[in-house]
Amino acid sequence: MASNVRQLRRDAVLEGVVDHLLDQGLGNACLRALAAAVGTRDRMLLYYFSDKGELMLEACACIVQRQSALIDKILPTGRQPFEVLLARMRQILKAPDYAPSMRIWYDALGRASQGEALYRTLTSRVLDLWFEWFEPHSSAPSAKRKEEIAAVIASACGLVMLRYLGREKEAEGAARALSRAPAKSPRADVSAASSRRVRAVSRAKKK
Amino acid sequence: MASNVRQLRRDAVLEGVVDHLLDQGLGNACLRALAAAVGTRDRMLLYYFSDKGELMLEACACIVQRQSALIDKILPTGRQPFEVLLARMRQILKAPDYAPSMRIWYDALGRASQGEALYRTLTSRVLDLWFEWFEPHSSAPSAKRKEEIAAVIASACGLVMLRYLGREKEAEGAARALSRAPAKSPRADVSAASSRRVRAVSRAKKK
DNA sequence: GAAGATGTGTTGCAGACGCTACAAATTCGC
DNA sequence: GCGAATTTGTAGCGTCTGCAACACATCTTC
Repeated sequence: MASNVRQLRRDAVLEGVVDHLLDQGLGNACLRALAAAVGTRDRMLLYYFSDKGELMLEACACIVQRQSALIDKILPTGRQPFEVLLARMRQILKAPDYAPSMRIWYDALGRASQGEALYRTLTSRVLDLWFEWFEPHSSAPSAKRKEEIAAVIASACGLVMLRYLGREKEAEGAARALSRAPAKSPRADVSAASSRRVRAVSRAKKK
Repeated sequence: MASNVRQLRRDAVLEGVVDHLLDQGLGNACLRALAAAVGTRDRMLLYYFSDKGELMLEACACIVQRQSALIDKILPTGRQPFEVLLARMRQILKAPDYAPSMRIWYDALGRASQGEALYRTLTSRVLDLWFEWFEPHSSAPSAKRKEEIAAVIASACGLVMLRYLGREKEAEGAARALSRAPAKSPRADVSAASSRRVRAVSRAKKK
C-alpha cells in the first residue's frame, strides 16, 4: 500500500519525464532539467530510479507504448497493397501526435548507430513493433510479406526524413513516385492500376 | 607565407579531426579528445579555429567533400531507371569507405531534427549534394525527375537505416520489393519487365 | 505517542567541458 | 644576431552534470 503509493508517484514522475522528452527531445536532457519539468528535484528522480539510465530506459519504453496505442487507431483494417500501407505509414508518422516521437526516433537512431546499447535496444524494439503492426495488414503473399513490410517501413522512414529536413515538397513527390510502378512512363496500364489503388486509399481514409 | 604555413597546419589538424570523427562519430566529441587524437592540445584547436562550432562545421564540410569524391567513383554513367539508381545508391551507402559517414549522417540527423542549427545546415547541404549527383543520372522524364530522385534518396536512406539497426536481411528483402512493381503478384508482365531491368543493373556493375 | 520506515530538501563533491590568461618557446624579417 | 611576431605549453576559471551524504519531515505501526 505504501509501496503502491510510491509506484503511483513514480509513474506520475515518469509520465512527466516522457512528456518533457517528447517535447524537448532526448538530446542533452539532464536530470535537473527533467526534474524541473516535473516540478521536483533531481534528487527525487534518483530516488525513484536507481540511475539516469534506468530512467531513460523506462521513459523510452513508455514512449514506445504510446506510439503503439496511437498507431492502432490509424491502421486500416484488412490486408492492403504496398501503396496503401505506405500512405498509411506516412500518415501515421506525420500525425501531429506522432511527430514528437519521430524526433526522438532520429535521435535514438543516431545514438544507436554510434553503438550506445540503450538506444540499440530501443530502436530494435520499435522496429519489431512496426513489423508486428503491419504483419496482419499486408496483402502480399505470405512468402513476400516480410519483404514488402520492410519496404514500407524503409520508404516511409526515408520520406519522413526528407520531411524533417525541410524537404516537404520533395517528400510528397517521392511518395508519388514510389506509389507508381517503377516502369511508369512506358506503361499506361500499370500507372492506371496504381492510381486506382491510390483512390482506394482515399476511400479507406474517409471510412 | 607564414600564414600559408599556418593554413597548411590548420588543414592537417582539420584532416586529423575528420579522421577521428569518422572513426568515433561526432557524439560527444570533445575538444580535448579531438586534440589528443591529432597529437596536440585543445588549446591548439582553439588557436586554429575560433570556436568548437567552427571546427565542427569545417570538419563536417570536409566529410561532405570526401563523400562527394567517393560517390563520383561509383555512380554509373548515363541515365538510369529507378531500380538501377536505387541499387547504386545502396551500393554507395553500404560501401565500407562510406559507412563511417553514414553513422555521422544519422547522428547529424538526430541533432538536426532537434533544431541544432549547425546540423540543420549540414544535413541540408548533404541532401543538396545527393540531389545534384542524381540529376544527370535519372532516366525519368524531366518533369518527374526530381520526384524520382527524391524517391531514390528516401528509400535508400530507409534501407540503410534498417541495415544499421541490424536488419540486414530485411533491408535486402525490402530492396527487392522496392525494385519490383508495386503490383507484383497479379501481374507477371510487370515483374518480368522489372527483373529485366535488374539484370541490366548487374551488367552495368560489371562494366 | 514512541520507534522505525519512508519520503523530501539541501548541499556540494568530483569530473568533464568550452574557453581564457599568461608566459615560454619558436620562427621570421632585417 | 636581435627585436617582434607567431606558435605552443600550462594552469585554471566558470559552468554543467550525475550522483551521494546528511538532515529533516512525514507517515505507519504497535
